[in-house]
Amino acid sequence: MLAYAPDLDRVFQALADPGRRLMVDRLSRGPASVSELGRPLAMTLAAVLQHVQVLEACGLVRSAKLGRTRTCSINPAALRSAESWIADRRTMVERNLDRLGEYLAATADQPDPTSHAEGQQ
Amino acid sequence: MLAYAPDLDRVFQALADPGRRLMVDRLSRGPASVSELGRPLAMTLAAVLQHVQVLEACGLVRSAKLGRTRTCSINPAALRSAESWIADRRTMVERNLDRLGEYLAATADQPDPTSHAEGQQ
DNA sequence: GAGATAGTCAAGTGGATGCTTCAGTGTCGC
DNA sequence: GCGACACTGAAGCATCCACTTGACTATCTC
Repeated sequence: MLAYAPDLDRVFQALADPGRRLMVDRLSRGPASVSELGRPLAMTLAAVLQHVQVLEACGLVRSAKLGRTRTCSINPAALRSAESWIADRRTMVERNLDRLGEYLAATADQPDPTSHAEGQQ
Repeated sequence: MLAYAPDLDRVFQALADPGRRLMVDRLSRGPASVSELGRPLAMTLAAVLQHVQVLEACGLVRSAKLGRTRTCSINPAALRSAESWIADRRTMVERNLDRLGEYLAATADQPDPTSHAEGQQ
């Protein structure tokens, strides 16, 4: 029954930060080093690293160290899982709205006043 | 240039909480009252209300009070904006991976050793 | 109208988050 | 070898978050 998904917590939490979204955005164009990711961010390298660790902990990003630079790249699978969680719900919502529309259209001519007060303000 | 989107912060932040995701999931099947949303959640009504307020503040949920009950319903537009932020990046990632694949395939027979050390651990 | 129901407001609390500084460590380039 | 570079770890700190309790307000229901 739709088991509790601990990873989604962390993925959405990770995406909630604008700096981390910027990193994801950058990485979606290709791999980058930690300092490269932090360049547009006006914060310490240490802070950047912490963000990278958050992204890595939730599976959004993978990284490997080569020499003295750590190269990060994105993991599309984690993006996909978050995306489809949302997509599934949105699809359901829209399907229900469509059915509601059909129902309203079908009962529009009938004199049954079972209308809920929808759409305030 | 992809302006800073303050709402996405709050939408992802809202979705980061498993209880709130459960509420969104419930609402994706149709409207519900505050106490109905909180029923499976083992927390105070006051706490449930706070979650609802978070969901409302980011635009994921709308609500209207009728009599003494507040009926909440979901707003698909907010879901859509979060979904497409992710989808855009994921699409970009996958396109780039495809291009990389093509590049590797095209240069596979050439004796140029420009291979990066990918895939650690 | 009295008691139950459904929600609301405000204040407080413990734990997580997002930084910082500082003191390293390992690598690169000359 | 030595200085610069890229990163790492630990500690500290301000703020935010997810609750709780307790007091209160409407609205039903009988």
